[in-house]
Amino acid sequence: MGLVKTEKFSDLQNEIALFAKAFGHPARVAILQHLFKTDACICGDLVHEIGLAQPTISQHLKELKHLGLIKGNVEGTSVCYCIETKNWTKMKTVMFQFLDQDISEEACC
Amino acid sequence: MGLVKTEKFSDLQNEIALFAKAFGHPARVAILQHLFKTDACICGDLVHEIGLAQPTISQHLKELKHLGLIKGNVEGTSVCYCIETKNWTKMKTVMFQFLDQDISEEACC
DNA sequence: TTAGTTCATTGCAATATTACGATTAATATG
DNA sequence: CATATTAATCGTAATATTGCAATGAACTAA
Repeated sequence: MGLVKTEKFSDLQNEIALFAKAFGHPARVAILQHLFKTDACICGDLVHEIGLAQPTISQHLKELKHLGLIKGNVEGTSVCYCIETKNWTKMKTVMFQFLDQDISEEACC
Repeated sequence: MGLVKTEKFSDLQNEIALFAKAFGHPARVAILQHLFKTDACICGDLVHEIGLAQPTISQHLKELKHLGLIKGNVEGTSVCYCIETKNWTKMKTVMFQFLDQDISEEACC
């Protein structure tokens, strides 16, 4: 075990969980906040800003990139990372629908 | 290692990550969706609905309860679970602010 | 070419998570 | 009381995640 039984759940449930897992680590939250805040989104800046080792940051960036939430552009020896706007918006739609469900009036307990 | 370096991040960043982690498993997504959808939120129903073993569901419920997102009420031999409305709303505020950041106009890459 | 810079990848150790069988605790019912 | 029902807890195995040192790959500059 230690293995999620994905097949028991709907595609939407798995998708929500995947997005949420991406935000489930403070380093990835910090990376995304930094990408939103600044235009200078060079990878090396993130390493200094966040204070984890370069391979660690690189790994977190890879996960966010794999989900399509960010993109990286090679510029000489450095790499510029940014939010992938279109996918971020799609993700927002999915997460908002999940988070913003109406709570049933009749309290059951 | 295998250990998040919480001290490197702000309280808000850690809070966002904790909430997100709660949604980072499809079983917990399914549990919450079910609690929203129905008033009959007996633990045993969730076990049947979701199709994981009872101790597994119980463990997921414990995590959601620990975060304050749900509450459980003992009713005889069974336990009735519901969304903890007030905390859910607070969580929504935090998550919405994170997800709904403005993307800087000037595309950097 | 050689050295320097920047970032990705590899490999590994430590810890966390997931899942469930077995058991326990609490309450109900005959 | 004895038994059944329901859900929590314990213990454990399997897998996943986190973090980093070491290394590699790609480019720049001298």
